[in-house]
Parts: sequence; structure tokens; C-alpha cells
Amino acid sequence: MAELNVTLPDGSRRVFPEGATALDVARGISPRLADAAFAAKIDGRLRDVYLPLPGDCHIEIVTNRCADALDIYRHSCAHLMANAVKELFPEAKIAIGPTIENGFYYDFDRPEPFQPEDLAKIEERMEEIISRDTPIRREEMPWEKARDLFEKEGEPYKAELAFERGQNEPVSIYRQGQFNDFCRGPHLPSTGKIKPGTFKLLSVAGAYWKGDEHNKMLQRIYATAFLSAKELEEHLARLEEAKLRDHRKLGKELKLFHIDEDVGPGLILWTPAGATIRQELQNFISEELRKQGYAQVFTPHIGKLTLYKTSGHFPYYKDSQFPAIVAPESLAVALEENCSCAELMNRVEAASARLAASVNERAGREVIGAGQVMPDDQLLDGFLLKPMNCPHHIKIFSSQPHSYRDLPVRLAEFGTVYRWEQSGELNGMTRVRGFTQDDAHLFCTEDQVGAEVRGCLSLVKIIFGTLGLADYRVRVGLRDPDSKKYTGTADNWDKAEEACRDAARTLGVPFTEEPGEAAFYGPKIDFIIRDVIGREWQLGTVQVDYNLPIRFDLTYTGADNAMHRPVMIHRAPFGSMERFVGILIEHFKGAFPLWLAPEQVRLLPIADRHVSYCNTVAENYRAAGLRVSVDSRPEKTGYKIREAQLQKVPYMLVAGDREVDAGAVSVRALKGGDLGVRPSGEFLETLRGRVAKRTLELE
RNA sequence: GCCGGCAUAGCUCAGCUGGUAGAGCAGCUGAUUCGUAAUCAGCAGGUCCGCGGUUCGAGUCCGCGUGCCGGCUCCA
Repeated sequence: MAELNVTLPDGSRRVFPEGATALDVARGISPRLADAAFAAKIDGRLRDVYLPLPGDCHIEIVTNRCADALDIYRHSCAHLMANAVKELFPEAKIAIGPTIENGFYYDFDRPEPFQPEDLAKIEERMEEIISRDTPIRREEMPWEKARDLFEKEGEPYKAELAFERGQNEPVSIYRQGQFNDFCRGPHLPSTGKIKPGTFKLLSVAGAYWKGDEHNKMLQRIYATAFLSAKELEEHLARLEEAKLRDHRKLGKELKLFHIDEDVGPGLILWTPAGATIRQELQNFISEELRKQGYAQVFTPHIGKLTLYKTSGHFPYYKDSQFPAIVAPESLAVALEENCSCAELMNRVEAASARLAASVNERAGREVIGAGQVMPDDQLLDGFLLKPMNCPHHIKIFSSQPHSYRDLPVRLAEFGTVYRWEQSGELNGMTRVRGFTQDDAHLFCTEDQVGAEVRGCLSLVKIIFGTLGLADYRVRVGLRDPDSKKYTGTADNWDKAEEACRDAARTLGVPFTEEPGEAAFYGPKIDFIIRDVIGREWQLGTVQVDYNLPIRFDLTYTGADNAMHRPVMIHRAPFGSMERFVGILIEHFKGAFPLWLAPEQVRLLPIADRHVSYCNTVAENYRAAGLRVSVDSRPEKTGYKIREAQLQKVPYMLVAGDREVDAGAVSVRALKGGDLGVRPSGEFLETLRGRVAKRTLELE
């Protein structure tokens, strides 16, 4: 009988008869190991423990101590959940059920919606299936057989997957009792290996089959699982904890902003406290811009459609803009002709298409809607709430001739833009319909592109560093070679993409290159951060653009006395004030550093006779530029302190007889508690120093 | 936009199977003058998101709309 030579992780070798399984190997080491085996890693590849070993090999038994264990465990939980759903709701069709970062989900197609109370029933059934300790077994077969099997079982989604993924090689299915799933594996050897109390079904959500909105919408059940009940509890506690720092909750509690149904969804009203934070941030960035040679400009909130036809924003991005504002004269003429709303929009679009045709030709781009023809007298123009600031800034640049000696020209503006985000996308301050970008556009020579992009990136780094934002990732967004949504020539795209890559390399932080993530006019470098519930948001962005300069026919005179085309760079280190402040609220959990805190100091007189002293101290602090209030209500000190703590005021200065006599204040820090008595003037200087340096520490 | 859930006082929430609303905090008034996270008492506060419908009767049931929440899709 043939033998197998098996090498263990510690380098030792053992011999087993042919047909031995990983489980046999584990048993040979210890019964406990065999019992704890999730799967086996054979020559570096994960396999099920009960399968015969393929030959001589290196083997490692995967237990709950291994890095791969959690993923296997969760995936088996996903099957367990689908198994339970099929038992409770036999009419449900199963789709896909992968593991994700903090758990797993499974998609089902079922006529009736899952109700939240169904989740508990499913969990219960999962535990029941665990108690059956049903073996989970892999079976390999040709894809046709798998497809037929799933078709016979009335599982069209699985049959489709078998067809799509199988074509070239045999596929595998996993069976546990009556439940079959199309799956690569590996899995735990039986349902009894899953421990009750280590998983939790979290929510039901809609999700399109294969992520395509043209496909049917399925029902997705999100869940999580950990290797121990303790870890699950910890994770659930973290989720609860995260909810407490949600900017929507804190924004309300700390009165930082308000969204009013009557003003409109996605439109932020900055209340005084939030406005203070925003103003401080704008002051900060303005200082940095002056240091880096930017010029500040102001532009209006609207622009003629013509402008956006030239830029390419209209009508291409029509669906994500507020509808055009038609000029009153044009509207009157159209009304006289009994022109319907639809017809009116037709005329606006036809006019834009005609103009876009000539511009697009220059930009070397396929023309959109060029087929429409309309008599000139029916062409309408109107205005658009600006979706971007660049066209206005471009017009400032092109309002006068430029020599290469002028370049780079850096125009900055806190410019407010409006975009018609889909209603389902709106989210607190992080996804809104009107927002202010800390925008700037740099116009430079081709030779200057690298240095300018690097300058922009260093600005982002300074800003993130000052605010202590360290947990972000950097994405270099490149064009998707298969898509036609881009404007401009391949040659210019190649140059721009290379410039971005180069600049990113000099950044000193890891970055990923992601095709399909470019803007329609050029590649970009984005700084992406997560909110409290793990959603990613793009904040700072730097974008290289060879195309808008062509569309607007921008020029400068070179040293050779010939006309040259400048390159544009779009950049916004915060991205938008709304989103950035939303993220900052969560980052600081509402406890802003001194320089940003809406209220920096609160004076707390012990009794009425100390109020006038506190008012005097407050005046001194205000004169020095600090934001100070006095809590003169006839409440006990403990009460006032509790309130100031909840409102996250960085410093509370308590004053009673002792302090009045000494001209001092008793300092209590939001973080750090009682710091003892300090001379009032001395402490003022300490605070001024911290504000000037924009330090993060509150102690 | 799509799927699901939710909407009661300024805030957080209670209100069983239909019988025209309640608490805590906040607010106001008064008393208390107090030393590092809640002093006591009284008062006031609600078109139960909006519009229809079913019913003798709707906060509660049904339909439509609006907004919010989670997810999907999208994000120049």
C-alpha cells in the first residue's frame, strides 16, 4: 500500500497510508486538535479536513487560532443562515452569501419581505440546525451537473452562477442535510462546529442581483459572527459605542447644524456653534493658502448654461443637477407658444447639444445628442445653479492674457455648489445637495504639473496632520479603459495619470490605483476616510485636467513667443466643508480641540456674589479673542459642571471666594478634570498659545 | 431612484388586541447661594408628519404623499 509523507508546520514528518485525510493527521497529533479542526492548509491552500490528502504535502491544521479561521467560520455561518431560511421559507431562492469585513450577508429572492422579527426566528432555527450537528460535505462535479441540480431544486440564481463560473473546470457544491450551496469552500466539517451565541443577524436590506440596478432587487440579510461569544459581544458594544459619536446625533445634541424639511433635504443650515467651527477651519486653510501663493476669488452661485455646455457638465450630467433656470424672456416666449414643460426642456437641451457639438469636436470627444436639430429662434438659454466652481475660475483666468512668467496661477474660493443627489443617498452632512468646497484651480505649464500636484498633496497632509486625521487611505483614480464617459485624448490621459502616480509616490503613504475612479475630465488622487459605521467618504481630492483648458481654449504665451495650452489642477483639501465637519464631529466625538471649540471657556461662579468677578474675567478673555460664557444661573456647581461637560466645553473655570481674593480661576478641563488654581491672566496666556498653535491636546 | 423599516411635547421615549394622549430631561416661575457630572416645588408645553379612506369612534387599521434611518445603485 502506498504511503504519504506529511510535513507538519514544525518541520517534523509523518507517514500516513494513502487515502488519509487531514483529520487523520490531526488525530495522529491529538484528539483535541482533530476536534478543533476548521479546515486544513495543504501546501498553502485551504481544504476541507475530511478530504483525502492529494499526496506528499505540507499540512497545517486550521483551528480558531489561525488567521483564516474567522473567514471560514463566517462563511459556514452564512450557509447555516441560508439553510435556516430555506427551512422556514421554502419559497425563498438563494443567491449569494459572502463574508464581508465585519461579518457576512446572504441574498434571497422571496415574494414577501423579511420582517425584523423574522431575524429572531431565523437565528432560532440556526441554533436548531447546530444542535443536529449535520455533516457539511463538499462534492465536486462538472458545471452542467451542478446547474441541473440547482435548476431541479428551483434555484435559478445558483444555476446561473454554476453556468458562469464553471465553464472551464469542475465546480463544487456543499451539502448539509437537505441544503445545497454552490461554493468554493472550505467549510467547517459539520454544523455543530458553530457555537450558539457567536452570531447575530443585524438587518435586512435591498440589493440588486449582481449589483446591477437593472436586475431584480433581492433581500439581503446582514449578520455578523465571531469565534467566541465574548468577541461578538465586544463587537456589538463597539457598534453601540459608534452610534454615540454619529455626527447626526452629536450635531443635534451640540446644536452644530440643522436640516429643515421646509428648506429642503440635503441642505445644511449652519447654526452658530457649527458656523464657528467652519469659520475657524476656513481661517486655517486661508492662512495656508496665503503661504502657498494662492489668490482668493469670489464667484456667483449660478452661471449660464452656455458655460456648462462648454465645460461639458451640461447636459451630460443633467440628472445630477438642479433643473435649469430658464431666463424670464425665454420663458414668456415659450409660454406664449403654449410650450409644455417637456418641450421647454427639450429646447434647452437641444440648444446645449448644438453648442456642445462644436466644443466636443475640439476636445476630440464623441458628441452627445448631436442628432437633434432645432431652428435657432427656438433655442433657449438659461442658468444653472453651479455644480462645480471650475468654469467660473477658468473665466477669471481667461479674462486676461497670460505669459509663462505668470504661471502657475492659483485661484482659491470657498465655493458653494449644488448637485441633485438621489434622495436615497442623502446622509446628514456627509452627502448633501448644497455644499461649499474649499476649492482652488491651478493653471500651470506642463513642466510645473508634478511640483504643483505635490504642493497640493502636502497641503492636504498639513491639514490632516493638524487635525490628527491619521486613519485614511489614498486612492489614485484612473480611467476605466472600457468606458466612454471620459473626455479628452488618450495621450493627455496617459500624461495626467503618470503625473498623479508620480506625485502619490512622493507622498510617503500607501496608495492604491483604481481604474474607473477618475473624474470624467481627468485622473485624481483622493483622500478617503471612514465614518463611525464604516462607510467611506472622499474628503480631500487633487485632480489633473488636460481637458477643460482645451474646451475653454485656454492659452498662455511661452518663452518661445508661441501660444501654449496650460494644464489645470483642481484641488480641495477638505473636499467640502459640510462633509469635512461631519467627519470631524465623529473624529473628535464632539469634543473639539480648543481652537475649534464653539465655546472655549465657561466661567462658573460658585454663588451670586462671584458673578461680577466672573464677568470681568470673561471680558478679559473675550478681549484676547477667546469664546467665553458665564453660567450665572443660581445652580449648584456640580450641576453647572455636568452641563458644561455634556456640552463638551474644553475648559471650565470655577470661581468662588478663594479665586476672587487671589485674582485666580480654578481650572477644570473637559478631559483631565481638576487642574487646580491658576492666576487668571497666566491661564489666559496658556490658552492663547494653544489656540495660536492649533494644538489638539485639551489637557 | 430601488428594497425594507420608522415618524407621538424642544430632546429621549411610553401608549395592549381602535374608545379623542403620558413620563423623564430641557423650558418658564418661585424658593435655595451652594466648591468640580443632576437642589426642591409649581407651571406651561402636543394639528400624535400631511392628505384621503374604513369605522358610531383612528395616535392605533388601509391607501397616497413627505421626511428620516439601514442597504443597493449613483457620486462631475
